[in-house]
Amino acid sequence: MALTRLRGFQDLIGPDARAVGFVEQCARTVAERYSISEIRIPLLERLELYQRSSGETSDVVEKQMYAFADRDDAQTTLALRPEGTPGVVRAYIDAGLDRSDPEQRFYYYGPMFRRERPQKGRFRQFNQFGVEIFGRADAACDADLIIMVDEFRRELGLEVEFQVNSLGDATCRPAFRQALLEWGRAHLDQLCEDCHARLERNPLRLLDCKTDVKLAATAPSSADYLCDPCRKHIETVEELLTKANVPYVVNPRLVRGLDYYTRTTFEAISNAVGAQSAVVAGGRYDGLVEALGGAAVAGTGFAIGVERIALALDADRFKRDGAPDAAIIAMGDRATVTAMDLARELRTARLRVEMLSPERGLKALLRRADRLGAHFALIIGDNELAQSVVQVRDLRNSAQQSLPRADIAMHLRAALIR
RNA sequence: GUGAGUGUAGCUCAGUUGGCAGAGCACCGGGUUGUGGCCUCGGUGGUCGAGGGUUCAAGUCCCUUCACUCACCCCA
Repeated sequence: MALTRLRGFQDLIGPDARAVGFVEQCARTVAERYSISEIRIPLLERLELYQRSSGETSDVVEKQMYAFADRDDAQTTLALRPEGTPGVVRAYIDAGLDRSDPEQRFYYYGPMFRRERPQKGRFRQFNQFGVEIFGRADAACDADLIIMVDEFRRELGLEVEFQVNSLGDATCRPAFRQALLEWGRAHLDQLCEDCHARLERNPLRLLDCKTDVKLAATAPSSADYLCDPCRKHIETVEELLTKANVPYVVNPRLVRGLDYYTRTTFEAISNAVGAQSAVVAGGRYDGLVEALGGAAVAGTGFAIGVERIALALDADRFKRDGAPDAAIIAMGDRATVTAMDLARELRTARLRVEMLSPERGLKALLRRADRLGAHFALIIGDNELAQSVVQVRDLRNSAQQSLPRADIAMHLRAALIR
């Protein structure tokens, strides 16, 4: 049995790792600009947390979780986090912030785990960058988050389509849900197999049936059932997006798989990542903090699928990165001592330096320096030692000069600046 | 969980009616006793995904199985 990587888990190497890192860094930069601060929380929580927040019947909780018994006497059931929001809410309540200082702005970054069948843009371990805002019930806050996502995707040079919708709240959603249920029962014979299952479990999902789109289009629309405050809320969000020049489309069939969402819901869709096209998704969850035992505090947020974003980015951008400024080639033991000393000096001067193996020939090492994309090759052999010099070869134009050992750092710094 | 497609060198793939496992790229070395790329010559590298069957003979035909990919489902 070979020791291969687990299905749905990935090793990110070289350009792939850089692409994901770039997305993470970009998201952090934008979030900081919005005065959002980082929160770091565990990857492992009680299973119950997810059961109580995501809804017992959601697929995530029902069949996608990595859950197992802890080794304590009480046999606590633990779960690797399938998403970030419940953990952040739990931490927020744990710290007593819901009572002491309810208005908080958090971002998190890290791996999530879901045991799904892998496909393009879908993995069993994947990274999410998420933002959660507590204590803000206003529409401006929702709009601000979408505007932030737009800023983020613009910095990456990524084209997406924003879709927005409102799911209503505790006042008006029950009536909408009931209407869908009745519509579904009335069209029972026309519904596809999947929709039969959806009907009783999660009627909202009837709306995004892909088997019979035409039929789904005749289903009741949430817009027709919104109460006045909910209608006003989504109208304000849309108005603010328009004023901020964020293009969006209203998708009345946009629903969420997780039960805790209320009112505003949105997604950013990319056509560059296969069928799993939602690269960012979010919305409002005003009842969640209270449902998890905290005060009645509003919440809203989103999560970015980091790998999906990376997939949508131009892969060539990350090919030639991480190339050293200088590759040092030492021939012989004495030269190696001098070379390591030189390397340390250059690194202190903030240059990116790689020592090449002293056990191979000059030709091979130059070839390697070239392949690494090094700007300079620094060659030290017996001749150079005798004269206290270093051969400085510019690999881009093949210009080579012999320079005093003491002048190397200054020379390279000057050469690399232009 | 369901369906389809694909498994041959590290990577991308060729392999005819069943007849000695190949190419390009990558890697290593020579052409240059201490000078990269381009060129040229050579080399390393394979349980042909695995197991079974048919056959004188299987990468090729049959059965089973596993993995990967994409899609459904679901979702970031």
